[in-house]
Amino acid sequence: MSAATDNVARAAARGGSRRLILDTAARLLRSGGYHQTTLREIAEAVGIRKASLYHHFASKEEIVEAVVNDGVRFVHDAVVAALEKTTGAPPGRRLEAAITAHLTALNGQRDYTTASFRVFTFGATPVPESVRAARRAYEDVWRNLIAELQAAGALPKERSPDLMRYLILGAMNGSIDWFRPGRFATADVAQEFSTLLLAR
Amino acid sequence: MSAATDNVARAAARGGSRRLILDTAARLLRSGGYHQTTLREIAEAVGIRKASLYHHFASKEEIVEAVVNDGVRFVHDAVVAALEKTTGAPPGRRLEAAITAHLTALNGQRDYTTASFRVFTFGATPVPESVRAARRAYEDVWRNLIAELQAAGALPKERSPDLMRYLILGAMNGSIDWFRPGRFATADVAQEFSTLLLAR
DNA sequence: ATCGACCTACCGTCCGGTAGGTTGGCGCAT
DNA sequence: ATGCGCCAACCTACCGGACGGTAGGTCGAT
Repeated sequence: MSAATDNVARAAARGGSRRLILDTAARLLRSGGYHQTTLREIAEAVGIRKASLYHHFASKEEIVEAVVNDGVRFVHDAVVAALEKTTGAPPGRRLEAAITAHLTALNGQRDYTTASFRVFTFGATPVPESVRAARRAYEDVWRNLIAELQAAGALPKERSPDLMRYLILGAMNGSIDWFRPGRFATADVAQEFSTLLLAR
Repeated sequence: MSAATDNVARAAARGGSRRLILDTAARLLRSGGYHQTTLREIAEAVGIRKASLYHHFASKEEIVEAVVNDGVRFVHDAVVAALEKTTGAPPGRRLEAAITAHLTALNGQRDYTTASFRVFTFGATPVPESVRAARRAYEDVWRNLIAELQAAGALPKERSPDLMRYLILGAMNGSIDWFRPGRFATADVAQEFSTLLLAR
């Protein structure tokens, strides 16, 4: 029995072939982007025929959209959880917790999150509304956090909150291009970043 | 200097259709990425037939490689020029000048630079050596600048220079996703960023 | 007469998607 | 307990079209 067949068997037993397809698609989309990643590739890696994908999804775009949204959601949920857990803690501690959560999720679900960034604009077609909504919701988390930190004096009040948000998110998301698990510890990176940003 | 490079130099000196093809390819690559952008599209936008592209370039990859490398070179040259012009100036002023030059070039040559980032990894094929070399050379500019600023005390000496470089470049390059000429002035963004980063 | 610049016509390959069949297990009436 | 209908899950075989690239011809300027 091949490894692929085994994958199918175990996934079917758990009733999770949908997740298996998405995991596989995320891995391929991460390295190949939208147009490079073909349904034949995904199907072969999963261990089924291409036509069988259409039993679970209506189109290629539906698969990609699910992967991209999961990528955003993983990060969103992690950061929200970290902020809830540090309610009432010093502002600097909360920023560091948020950065740590973002970087950890970004790195821990690398297939999904990298695919999400790489595929954000897929094709000439406009970005689906569900994708735009997921990203907007996550941006709001940071909008609120930065407002809170500025009010508390942990971030300089006279600086533009929008530009600070862009700077922080840009710096963190850039890590998908240079982060290697063996080279840095996520916690160290998060601490360096928050130290560099906090009012000194 | 290789014969191929010499051909390139002479063709560029004569100007004309080669630059027109690259400008067009850059514009299409910016919005479409590597696999979405087809030779038929490029040829049609230029106003010639697809086969005629092969009179100027040997393959699609050669066109894309030229665009990507130009994108990096535009930014590289602008930042080096800005640093030469501010030799001897206060460290903070030099950081601001470098950030301004980077953002201005990034935004001024949007087709090339955005294409350069979006297409960095094009296809499953390994990134061409010329592209990796161009990026490495530009990273060195920032490596040197950050070392200089840390030595002068303008940036905190105890922070990792690598992580600071990643943070700054990530924050700046993220601007291709949010910068709109009417919404911000490049100089304002540069000043906000450098103020946020400089030791206070 | 040469040659750069461009053309028309064509190649094999792969794409996303569709049509329609096979199989195997589960609920259910007998 | 057993035969049967059903349906999820998967299959083979095929479609039209677009892809990057090639062969070989035309044409005007030097």
